[in-house]
Amino acid sequence: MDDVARRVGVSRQLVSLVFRDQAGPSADTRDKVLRAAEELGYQPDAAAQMLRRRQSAHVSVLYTTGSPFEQDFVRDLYPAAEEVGLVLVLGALVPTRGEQETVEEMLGYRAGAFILFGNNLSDGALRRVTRHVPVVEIGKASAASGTDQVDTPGDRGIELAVDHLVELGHREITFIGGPDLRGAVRRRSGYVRSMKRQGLGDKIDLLPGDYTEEGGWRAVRQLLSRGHLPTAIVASNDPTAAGVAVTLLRAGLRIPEDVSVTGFDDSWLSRLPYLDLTTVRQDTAKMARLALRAAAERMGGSQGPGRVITVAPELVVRSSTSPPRVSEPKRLQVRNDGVGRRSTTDA
Amino acid sequence: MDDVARRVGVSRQLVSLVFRDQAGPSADTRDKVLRAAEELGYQPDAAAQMLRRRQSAHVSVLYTTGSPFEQDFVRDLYPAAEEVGLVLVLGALVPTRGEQETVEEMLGYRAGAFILFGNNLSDGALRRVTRHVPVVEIGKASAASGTDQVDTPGDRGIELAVDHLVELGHREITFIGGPDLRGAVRRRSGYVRSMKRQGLGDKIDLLPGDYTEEGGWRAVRQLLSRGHLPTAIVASNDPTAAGVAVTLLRAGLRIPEDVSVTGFDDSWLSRLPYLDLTTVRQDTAKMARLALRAAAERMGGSQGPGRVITVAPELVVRSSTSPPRVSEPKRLQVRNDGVGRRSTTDA
DNA sequence: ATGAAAGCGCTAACAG
DNA sequence: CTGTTAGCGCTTTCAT
Repeated sequence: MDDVARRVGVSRQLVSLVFRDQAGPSADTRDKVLRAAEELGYQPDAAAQMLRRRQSAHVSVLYTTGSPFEQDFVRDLYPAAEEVGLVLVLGALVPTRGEQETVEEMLGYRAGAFILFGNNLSDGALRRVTRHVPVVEIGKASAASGTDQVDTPGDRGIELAVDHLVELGHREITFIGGPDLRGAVRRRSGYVRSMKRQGLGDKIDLLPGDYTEEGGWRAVRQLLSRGHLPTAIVASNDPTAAGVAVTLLRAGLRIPEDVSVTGFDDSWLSRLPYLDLTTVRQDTAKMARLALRAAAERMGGSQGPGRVITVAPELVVRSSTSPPRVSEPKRLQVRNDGVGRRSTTDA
Repeated sequence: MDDVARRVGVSRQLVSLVFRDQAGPSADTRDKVLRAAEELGYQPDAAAQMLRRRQSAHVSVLYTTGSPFEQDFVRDLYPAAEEVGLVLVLGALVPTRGEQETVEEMLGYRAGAFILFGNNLSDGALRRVTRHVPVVEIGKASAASGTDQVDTPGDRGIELAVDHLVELGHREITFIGGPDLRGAVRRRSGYVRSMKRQGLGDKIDLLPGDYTEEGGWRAVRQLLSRGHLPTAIVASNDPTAAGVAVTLLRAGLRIPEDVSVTGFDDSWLSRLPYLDLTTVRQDTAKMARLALRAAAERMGGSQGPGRVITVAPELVVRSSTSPPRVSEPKRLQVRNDGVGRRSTTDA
């Protein structure tokens, strides 16, 4: 930085001002400084900046790399962060590293706030964070107190999906849940409530899932082994729905003619043209903006108790749903293209 | 940190030593310090540490969030980093942010080395990095000079796939390429070479792809519109193969009975039980280790010209390949379950 | 094992 | 607009 200053023949402070887009330097000096920096390949040292300005403008985001929803969300987080003048620091939650370590490392970066995705952190690890820094949770209500939450009510979302299917004429609608965490519970209860409301309480059919493609596959295998399929399957997120859809296809069934399938999230996965899943949209762009606004407020010193900010879900109808066929599928002798050969993933 | 020192009744330096696992403090003091830190919720400030020890132990990783291969790779990078005592800083390349900005931001963190995935950066942005800091490129040879490279030769890998199919009895083998970057060119040339060597030079059939699921879908649509399908399709990576496979299924074809499909990478995607793709393995764990070792050496001051480190590909045979059927498929009147209705992704 | 002193690269607060 | 002074939280060196 001194080099740059010397090169232009101005003071260090001036250079600092230019890089922080602060008022002071004339447009002319600004230009000269920027050009000199470019030539010298100068780039301010983020560590030194953070150290000096006591208040960091950084937000740590802990996310799971494999989730299409979180991928979409992170993508939308960037423009939203820019709007409020914040910088994101990504912390990947990967199976090869304990969450505790990840949290510790991120804490070391002294971000002014954390954004976490619903229950991708255990309660213990979560508490570790909330103790130091304000937290905005996306998607699910953890038991943690004092965190802000940005959420799309899963029960409402699933109700939209079920209602849509019932309107199409479906009566046999199976639900594939998520792992037993708070967010999944709400989605499940939406299914149950909607089925009851539609007078289909006796048709309730719940299958366990785990929010992954493989969970969808597993559920369909179970369904196939019964020898009788529902006319529609409501999955609790997009990867599950994708697993369901493709496994059905492999069994020689058609979507939506033989079975309708719905997902949840409206992630890029559901938009793949050959899946084209009817799904429940979570508006990630809006949620990202709200999350960062909340983070910015907390960083600005706002105290108060944790708020819950809700963004309405929206049904996105694509081609994976249609009215059920009136007659039972002719051949329930389904194909067996190797589906089910493997009992679990390999290493 | 002073607080911790005071609490235990030792000097600041001692605390510092404890946190850096340096010799000096007795096991007893160590314990006391750690416990006090825990109670006070103390965590060393990474920025201050970096500032002081001139040499950073950080490695920036620029990766594309959507790629299953890069996801796997990043996962394996963590344990590998730990082995050599390095810390990773993730930089996500997302469509909502220019690569230039991303690079600049990462440069600001003053990592001692960068790990980049083949051609996920333009030449310009790449040069920007190499100017400041040693770079290890994964997967493809860019034109950049001075970078180390860890690569699985794509031509060799594709040859393995083609040879496997020919051995099974296939003669009509279509290849779906990648975007016109260096890595993709090698994979394509492997296909061409192998076909020629097998005496199938006149059967060469190249289709463009883009390394995405949607590219696979597009290619299959093109194939279907010809009214004649090959008996096998070699895709240049796993997402493409997944797009191919599911689009074929939707068209009422069976895998592998009607068409065999192979991918490339052996990413988690190819291992999904309902896809179970025959694919070419890139050993991400080994590559990650080599990449970090190279990074560590450069950070240690090793000069020399850029090295190319090669990891052999390996064919992984799963259930998406089998001998072709002797007769032509009976009905080439394929189903049309909406496949092809949509001409492109929506927003 | 400790304490004192210096300084990493930057920002902030002030008087010019 | 410039220069000076101070200091963020830590590590390092050196003498104790």
